[in-house]
Amino acid sequence: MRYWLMKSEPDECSIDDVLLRPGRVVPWFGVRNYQARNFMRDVMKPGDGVLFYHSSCAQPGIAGIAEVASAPYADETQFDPQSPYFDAASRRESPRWILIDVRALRKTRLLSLEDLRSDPALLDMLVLKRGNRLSITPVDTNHWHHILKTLA
DNA sequence: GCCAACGTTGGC
DNA sequence: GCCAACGTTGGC
Repeated sequence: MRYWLMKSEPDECSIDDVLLRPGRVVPWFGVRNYQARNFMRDVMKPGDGVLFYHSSCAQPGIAGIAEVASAPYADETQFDPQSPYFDAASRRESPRWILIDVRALRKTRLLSLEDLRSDPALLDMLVLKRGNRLSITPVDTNHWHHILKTLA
């Protein structure tokens, strides 16, 4: 079992949005970065823990707890010419973009980016590293437990 | 809106 | 394979 942090723009899909969906599940569509894709395709497994992070917003930070909820499968938006995530070079028989489903477990109080940065125990969290832009990052087990304890 | 940092693209 | 130009991310 592994742990992850997944960024979502709350204007697009907030933790509240996911909690309102059938089964509280959302396909994590739109990722167009190979490293993040490879995590979903090759490493993430159903049941893995997810820190649901709100990014590109007024109050960036961890907003909820979720879990990986499916095996990897093709991101449909890559085949949709109307979608901003359309990829004309991707073939149905060998899809380039792969996703997993994410199930929201609960909303938490906002653990802000400022909170995260000011906690010495989280100093080497990947998401806090300078210049980090990756939308899916692995989270160390000790960081995961520390954050859940902080939120409790 | 700014801009630092990083990923991708494409000419060579 | 190099690397400059360009596009994107995401905090501020």
